[in-house]
Amino acid sequence: MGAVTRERTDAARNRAKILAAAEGIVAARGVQGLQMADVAAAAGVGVGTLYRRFGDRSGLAYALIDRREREFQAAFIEGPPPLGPGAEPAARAKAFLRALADRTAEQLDLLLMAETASPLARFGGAYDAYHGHLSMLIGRFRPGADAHCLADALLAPLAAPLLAHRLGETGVERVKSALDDLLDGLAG
Amino acid sequence: MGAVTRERTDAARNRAKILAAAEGIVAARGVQGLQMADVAAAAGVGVGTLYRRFGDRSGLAYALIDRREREFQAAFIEGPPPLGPGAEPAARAKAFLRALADRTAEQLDLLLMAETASPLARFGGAYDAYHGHLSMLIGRFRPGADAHCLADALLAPLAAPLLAHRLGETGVERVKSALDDLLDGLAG
DNA sequence: CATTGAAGCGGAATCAATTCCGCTTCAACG
DNA sequence: CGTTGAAGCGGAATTGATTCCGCTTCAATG
Repeated sequence: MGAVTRERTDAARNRAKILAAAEGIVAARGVQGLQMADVAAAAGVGVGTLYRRFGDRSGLAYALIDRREREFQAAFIEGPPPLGPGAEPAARAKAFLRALADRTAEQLDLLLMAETASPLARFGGAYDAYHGHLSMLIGRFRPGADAHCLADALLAPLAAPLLAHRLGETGVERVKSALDDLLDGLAG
Repeated sequence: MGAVTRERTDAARNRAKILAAAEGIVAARGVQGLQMADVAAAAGVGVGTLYRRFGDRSGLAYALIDRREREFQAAFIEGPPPLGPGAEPAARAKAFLRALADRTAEQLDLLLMAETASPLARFGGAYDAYHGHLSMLIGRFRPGADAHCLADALLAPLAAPLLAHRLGETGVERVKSALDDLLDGLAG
């Protein structure tokens, strides 16, 4: 273990250049305009470099998403109640799902693209953090239940494709209310 | 209205040839081997014809899926209880979600591919049928609730990507139980 | 049976993601 | 410093889906 071979300095510089270029392109042309060759050109590197750093298109998208991701994770792990510690588990779970719904809606385009490009990549990184947190809370207010699976089931309605579909015809608010109902059923 | 310009006979013949060829390829080489050019060659038509008939790769996948789809739809719409009419709404909903979980698991490969290729296509066709049915049942045993959104929320955990992830580490059974718990919370 | 225009067809061309691989640059070490 | 092997790089080549478009076949009609 230990000594996790640090990223070389030129590699780190390229990572930054690529992320900056990608962000600019998304801002200018939308997620659809995020083409690997263009990003590489804008960043002044070869496409091979993009793939070395980010794996694939969805990896790049997740990297872009991760920036705001971290703030959110900090908020529910160590922030003030009702999201952070201090509130009742059931109330925290409710607040968490509501906040996650908003956050997902905010970056819907990128998330949709990322999940489309590789739908299983979702289950790693951020998802695990969400899942771990939620199943911990469920375990508290509903001991004995299969918190692991229930957490998956409650997170599923917030997957990008479903939310995208729903936003087309109703608001996020109704999605949140529906999740409230489900949680009330479990807790009450 | 009416007169829905019937599909030309040669077109219908090609549709059948293509579906047969596609089925053969999936059987022989798996879903991954379902490449448009190969299917076209095996069916003895040009690729253009595939696209004219099915729109895109995911359209072809959905067409393949639809065959068993129809049996399932008949089962919950007019089959015997507990799936079909005659049982209590809450019991029917539970049976429905359990059956859908099994059905989805059966065709997981095709579904995963289809949803990946175009994640929003899911919301049309079969999904609407599921959604309509489930929200109707929810409306019965839980009047006043937002059946529409609750139905979405309960169907979400059965989306192919999540199920694929879960099957990797636990069985379908636990997914079904988790859904039972959520339904019990709503009904009880 | 001839006409005819919509529907359908084939397959080459296009477009973008992803892979490959020979060459270059770090940075740890002597 | 000079050596050296791993890490990184660029960009041409590959792969596979999707689009395009000039030509062909239906089938309704007179």
